[in-house]
Amino acid sequence: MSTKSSPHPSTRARPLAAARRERASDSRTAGAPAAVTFRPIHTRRAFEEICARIREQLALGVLKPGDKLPAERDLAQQLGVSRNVLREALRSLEMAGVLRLQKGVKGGAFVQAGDTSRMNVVMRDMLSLGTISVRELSEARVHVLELGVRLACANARQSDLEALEANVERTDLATREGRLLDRVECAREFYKLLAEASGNKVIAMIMDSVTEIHMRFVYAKVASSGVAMAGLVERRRKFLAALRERDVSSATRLMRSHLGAVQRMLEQDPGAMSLQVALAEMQPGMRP
Amino acid sequence: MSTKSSPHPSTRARPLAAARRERASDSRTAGAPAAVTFRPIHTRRAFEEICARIREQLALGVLKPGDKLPAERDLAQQLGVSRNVLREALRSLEMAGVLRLQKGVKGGAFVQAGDTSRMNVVMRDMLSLGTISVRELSEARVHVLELGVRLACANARQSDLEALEANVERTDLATREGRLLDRVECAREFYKLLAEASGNKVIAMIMDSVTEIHMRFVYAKVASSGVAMAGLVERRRKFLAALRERDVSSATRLMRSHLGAVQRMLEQDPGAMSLQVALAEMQPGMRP
DNA sequence: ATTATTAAATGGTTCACCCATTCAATGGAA
DNA sequence: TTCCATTGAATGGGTGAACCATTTAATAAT
Repeated sequence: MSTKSSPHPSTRARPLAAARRERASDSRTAGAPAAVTFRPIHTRRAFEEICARIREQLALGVLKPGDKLPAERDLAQQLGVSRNVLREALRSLEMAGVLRLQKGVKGGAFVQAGDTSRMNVVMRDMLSLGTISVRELSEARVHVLELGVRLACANARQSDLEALEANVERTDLATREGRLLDRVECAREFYKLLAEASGNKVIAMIMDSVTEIHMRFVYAKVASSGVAMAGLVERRRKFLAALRERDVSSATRLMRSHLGAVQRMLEQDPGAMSLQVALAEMQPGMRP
Repeated sequence: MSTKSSPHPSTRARPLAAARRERASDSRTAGAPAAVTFRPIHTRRAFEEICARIREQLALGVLKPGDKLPAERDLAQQLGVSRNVLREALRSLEMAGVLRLQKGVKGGAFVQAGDTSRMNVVMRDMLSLGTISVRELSEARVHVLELGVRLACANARQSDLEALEANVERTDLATREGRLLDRVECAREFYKLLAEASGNKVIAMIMDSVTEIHMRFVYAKVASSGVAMAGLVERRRKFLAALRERDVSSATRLMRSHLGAVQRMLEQDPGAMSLQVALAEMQPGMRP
């Protein structure tokens, strides 16, 4: 929908053929062949060029969230490429959270307001590929959350605190009614709200990305063992009290000890949760 | 060329047609039509299913870095989709840093060891889209680097310290020879090395992602103004001395004051650098 | 006025084909 | 034999035309 979608914010036309053939045909045939250095010259593929151009328009502000790109058939012609190649580029940008593709009349490729969850995907891929380890992620999480708590102490607004308190009430209710998995869902939400309370979207994004996978483990653990953290709500209340009083040292201390307790819960009865399975099940929409 | 590429790690076959049509044809025609709830049911597109399946194999460890996927034509047939659609999926995974596509005989789609720079791309897109602001990024950078310094004080190995010291020597040389842009390059490298010294790849990735764009600004500023930070090398040496002595409070204090100085340099002679231009120029390989 | 039908635009997908690159196998020349 | 040029097959890169499925606005029927 957005702003009645201005026809096309003109993603420039110049055919790609020329731009792509920047080959090393640097035919300065004559001169000294001695100490010439060669750039790595990786022939840019069409879809790369297209992604680059669209990203350029985004960076320059020519394309903004809500804008609609020309229809695939038109844009392909403007760029001088086939529709298939254009679609590869659009797909990549869609996966990057930059575009949203929508079918039907009035459909098209729309520029998205940033999807802050893309970083989570990066983190998950890094884990799957073994580039980072669960240990590193857990450790990073402790540090990042401690930073987040410090910022939240400094920056949390009244509305943030109220949202957190409402969350703790929901947690309390879920606990008393024995809805353990709902309680895990509340925990996920708690960290999300805490991230927002930091007052910095970059930090919040980072907090989310190191928390996402962790919560999946917690979920699996709780689902399989039926065990729930004892005294969670009380600790949350104490933490929120510290946060409300802007008491950094108490808040960080409480958070640290809570994270330690959770970690111990996850590690007891070892092997209960397989990294592989947890990651594999974590495909698209997360929710059970 | 990796492990002589085992034929195919078998990216399962079951045709996608069925899996994709998980439509709401939940034809329990008889029963009560009253309080039925409907799942959001967003018809999964073929390429999404393919990405999901490949990522699943990665998560399960069936596919590992270095492995080769079947050739496009084969895999497309196995999955029961057209080659074009398969390519959209492969492209997306390539852009996500999960695969590398290579031409020629013995070419193919190879699983990559994680590309830790993907997070930088996310950060850049978020900036381009206005989801995060330069202010937030700068602020986050200060906090993240402080955390990094603390970890580096605790974890830096001898080799890390030596690499950092060698970097400072290069910086010194570049400074004395007036190669200002090389000096900026050294600075970029310095933060990279510091990130590694943290001893945690997750933290390192985060440090890199918040530093990358910042360095682009510094580069542009230095290139346009010809101004260089005074006393940089001396400060670096003092910082490294503190790091070597594991003196957290000195190291963080020195880093914080340095970041402040850089920030002031960037902000003087205002308007010298446009966010838009800096981002737009930052497309693929960064280097000038 | 309301509701059903239709038609157009759009993304989703397929098919068949060709090009450019890579590299092992081949074979001729030294 | 050894070396180097040629060749050919396999692979990703790219094209164009066609068709399907969904969405929406305009239109027609009630």
